[in-house]
Amino acid sequence: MPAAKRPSPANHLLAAMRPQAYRSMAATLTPVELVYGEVLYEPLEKLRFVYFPLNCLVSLLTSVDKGRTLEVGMVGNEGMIGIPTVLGIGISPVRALVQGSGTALRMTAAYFRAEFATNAALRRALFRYTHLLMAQISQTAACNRFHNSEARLARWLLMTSDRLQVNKFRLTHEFLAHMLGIRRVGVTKAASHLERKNVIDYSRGNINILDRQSLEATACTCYRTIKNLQDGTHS
Amino acid sequence: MPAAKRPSPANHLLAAMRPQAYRSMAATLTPVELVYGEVLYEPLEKLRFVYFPLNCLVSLLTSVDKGRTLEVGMVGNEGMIGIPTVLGIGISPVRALVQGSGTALRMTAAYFRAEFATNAALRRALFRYTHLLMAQISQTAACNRFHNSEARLARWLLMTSDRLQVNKFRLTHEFLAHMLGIRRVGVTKAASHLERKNVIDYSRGNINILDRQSLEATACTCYRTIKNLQDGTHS
DNA sequence: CTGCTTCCGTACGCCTGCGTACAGACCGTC
DNA sequence: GACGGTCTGTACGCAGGCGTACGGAAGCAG
Repeated sequence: MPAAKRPSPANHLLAAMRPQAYRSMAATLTPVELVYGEVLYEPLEKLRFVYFPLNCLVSLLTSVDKGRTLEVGMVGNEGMIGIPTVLGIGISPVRALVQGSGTALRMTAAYFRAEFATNAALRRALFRYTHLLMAQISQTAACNRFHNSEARLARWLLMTSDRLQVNKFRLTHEFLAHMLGIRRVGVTKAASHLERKNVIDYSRGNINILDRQSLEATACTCYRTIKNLQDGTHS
Repeated sequence: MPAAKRPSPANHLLAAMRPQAYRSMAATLTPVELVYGEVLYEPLEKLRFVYFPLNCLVSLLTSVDKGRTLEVGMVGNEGMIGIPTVLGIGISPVRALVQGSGTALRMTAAYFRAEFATNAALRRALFRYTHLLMAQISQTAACNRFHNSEARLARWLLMTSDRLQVNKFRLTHEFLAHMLGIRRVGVTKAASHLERKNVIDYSRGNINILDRQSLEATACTCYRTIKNLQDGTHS
């Protein structure tokens, strides 16, 4: 029984659907392995698939003046990649980059549109998620304006850890720099500081969160703010 | 004949509808005068009305750590205030602040939901606008991270001027500081510099754009990027 | 074991923006 | 036409981040 056929998969949006409704769309869902560094969408490119992450993690990036990039949103198994499709739009304004390897369920945009048109539960779940994503993007925007590198790095590591549900993962300083919109050297400085405090352990792309509490203390309140949004502390 | 009853009003979303479809909803639209400084929504507050600006301008603001605020989106007569309602959500994650006085057509959230459910043209227009707003928020986020005060001030003035369709408007340095997420003094410095170059004229809350071309040259490319989004250079 | 590539640590001068403080300039009001 | 409030200009030291450059350490391939 392939992953796509199981009812109530690890993806929250799909899990919220009734088993029979899910089974009808499961036939059009294909499990795919996404790997660190893979690009799912380029900005302004036609959007061929939508993706429901199961245990992988995808970043939404905006760039200016070619070269400088900034993560505006993070999508794990609580969401879907391809929100423009929900709104009847065929292109993505942002780059979608796989940040944590893992599995996702993939569907063609055409199938998705058909399913979306007839499946009310799916619509409700996705509209709600679209709202959450907008809120997340807005909050991240303010965070990136006001908080310093170390606080933002801490927030980012916590958000990643939450979504991958592990304390160890792979990513380089260079990669993190593109997420946070700072220099590679800036990441090194912030990470070294956290390492000296024994909050994290870092070596050649392998990061390990040692002391989650201290990390939360270092992070700005944006971490909690965003988490509360997702957890539905407010509707 | 009240403003709300005229077909094809100045608001682009409403103008895109067929006259007969618009007339049916016009009865539930009330013209209201919005004034500089007025707050339409507070974050997490229940959303009672939606607004279609005709010639006024509204900012969407995110705040962190109480006190520091940042504009994440700007809504003029090309859009609507109350996008969460489109997505079936009852609250706004951001503050909506009137930045340019003028008239808007107002509708209760309840009427809007009913109208939205039955009016396909309205849905299409608003989904499309929701997408544009997300793209705008994302681009603004990157701009606020990477570009300096003067470039951002220039961009902001241009965007405001475009939406109000005038070259003169009222706003203080203090107000601008909250939009751009910088200190009041930072605005004074940037504005003084533009004034010395005879690009703008500024005194006690009255701003006047003298040389639009120079202002565009000073602004970052984000101005054009966002403008192209709205103008539908890409769908 | 050697050499190459990737990744990380450190250093230097520079610039932008921050926090704070204070003074002048303009405006409405009494 | 004096007064109080609002708005704007300037100043100062400070911190964080930038651009750049270089050296070292770890891992991989032959």
